[in-house]
Amino acid sequence: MKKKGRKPEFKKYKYSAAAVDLVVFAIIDGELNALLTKMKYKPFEGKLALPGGRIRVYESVDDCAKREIKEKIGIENIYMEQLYSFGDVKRDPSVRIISISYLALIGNVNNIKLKTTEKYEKIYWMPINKISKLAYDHSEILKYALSRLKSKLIYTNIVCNLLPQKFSLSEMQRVHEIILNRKLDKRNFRKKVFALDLIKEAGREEGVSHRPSKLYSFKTKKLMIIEMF
Amino acid sequence: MKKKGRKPEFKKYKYSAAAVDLVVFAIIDGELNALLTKMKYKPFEGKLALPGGRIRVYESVDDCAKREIKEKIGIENIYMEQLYSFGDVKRDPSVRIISISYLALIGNVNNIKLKTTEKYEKIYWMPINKISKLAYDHSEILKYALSRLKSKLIYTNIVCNLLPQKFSLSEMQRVHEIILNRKLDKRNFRKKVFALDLIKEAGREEGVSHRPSKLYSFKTKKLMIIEMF
DNA sequence: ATACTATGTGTATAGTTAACACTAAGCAAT
DNA sequence: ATTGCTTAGTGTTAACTATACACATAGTAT
Repeated sequence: MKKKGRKPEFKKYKYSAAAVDLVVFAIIDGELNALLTKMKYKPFEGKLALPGGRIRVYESVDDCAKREIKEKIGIENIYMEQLYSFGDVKRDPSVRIISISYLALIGNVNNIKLKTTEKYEKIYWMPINKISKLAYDHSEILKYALSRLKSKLIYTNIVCNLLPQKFSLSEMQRVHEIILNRKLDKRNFRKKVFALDLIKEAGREEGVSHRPSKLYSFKTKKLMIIEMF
Repeated sequence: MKKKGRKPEFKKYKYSAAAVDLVVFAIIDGELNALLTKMKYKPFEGKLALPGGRIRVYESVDDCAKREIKEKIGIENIYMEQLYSFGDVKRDPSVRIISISYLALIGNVNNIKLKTTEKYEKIYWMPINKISKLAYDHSEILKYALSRLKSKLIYTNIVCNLLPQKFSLSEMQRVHEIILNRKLDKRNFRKKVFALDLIKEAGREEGVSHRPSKLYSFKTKKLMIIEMF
């Protein structure tokens, strides 16, 4: 997805090339944020876009997504899943390129240094409510990622990837509320969470000026799909 | 996906190319069938594989899937949705190629002439229970397609694409049972179908030697997603 | 001791899902 | 016209799930 404002490449290759685009979410200051880069070159110079890059011939598509994350924010072993492949001919006006999109989630955003100074574009966290039109079809990809996250929240334990190792139930409920964008009933939320039997007690909060909450951690961070049918 | 047993192309291109592979389902003689081709060339000579082909530079990924279907079985305007992209480096031992898989459904299989005699490989319908290991990673793709079909059966009106224009509720239930691979309760099935309010009456069966059933048709064949949350 | 603040807990109601068996309608054979 | 055959069509109950709702509790700070 790094372009130098070159002439169209439609004639240059008989077949189309592929790239990975990443929707990286994290909760920051009570808001859902996505990772964006500012484009350096035409035709989207100065516009915001999702981070991403070409898939190399010696790496799997999944590995490409992992490499991109590592290059952009220097971390590994985060939750990641493939979303959808966007393949309109003119989705990138200057090169025929198919985008395979990925969703990635980051729990503890503090440890992360955004690599804004190297060979890549500047890179930012931005609250999703403040994101306006992105370059390419990236607004559509972002929308798709958000709807996938919302639905997985309900039938999987995916939320564990947006929480620290130890967390209170209020914290967990807040993350659900931020993503689903509506209030949940505290008692019903707790009942449901306990019924799923995915978390275990892990001590209690300290140093707060009110009743300290019990802390919990997930029994496993492996993706668990809650049976519905 | 048409290969001539050539030497590996891993060095030839810096980036990877993409193809579409199709899982085409139809109900034939009370069984769920998938469309398969017999490979002509090495390294999978004689093996069965999903139909598919390279994405051309001037067509969208969706259009490629439509073109492939049209070339293979000569029909258009069928239900089709993208599934997942398979991107292991060595999934095709001789060329680096990323496969974007599609699910397609065919309702009336009688109108169809399989184009077995042209430039393409021989092409067959095969009951999915009789399909053993396919070439490449196509068994995995088939499995993925089947699980997608099963789950969409429950929360969408996707079954309309596997039924004729007019059908009885018994017929509809049979299709569900074939795909889900278990018996359903007749009364509960009917209650649920009527509650969804997706079908309307369309006459009655004739020329059968038992009580004739009412026929129904779908109010719309547009994909309807039944709200769950 | 009191005020403050976020934590933690139970019950009743409505809605949904699952289990279950007999009658009805048409055709064919006698 | 009666009988037999075959598939269509129909309701009720019980178990479970989801929702709505309000107050006591435990710790800190003053």
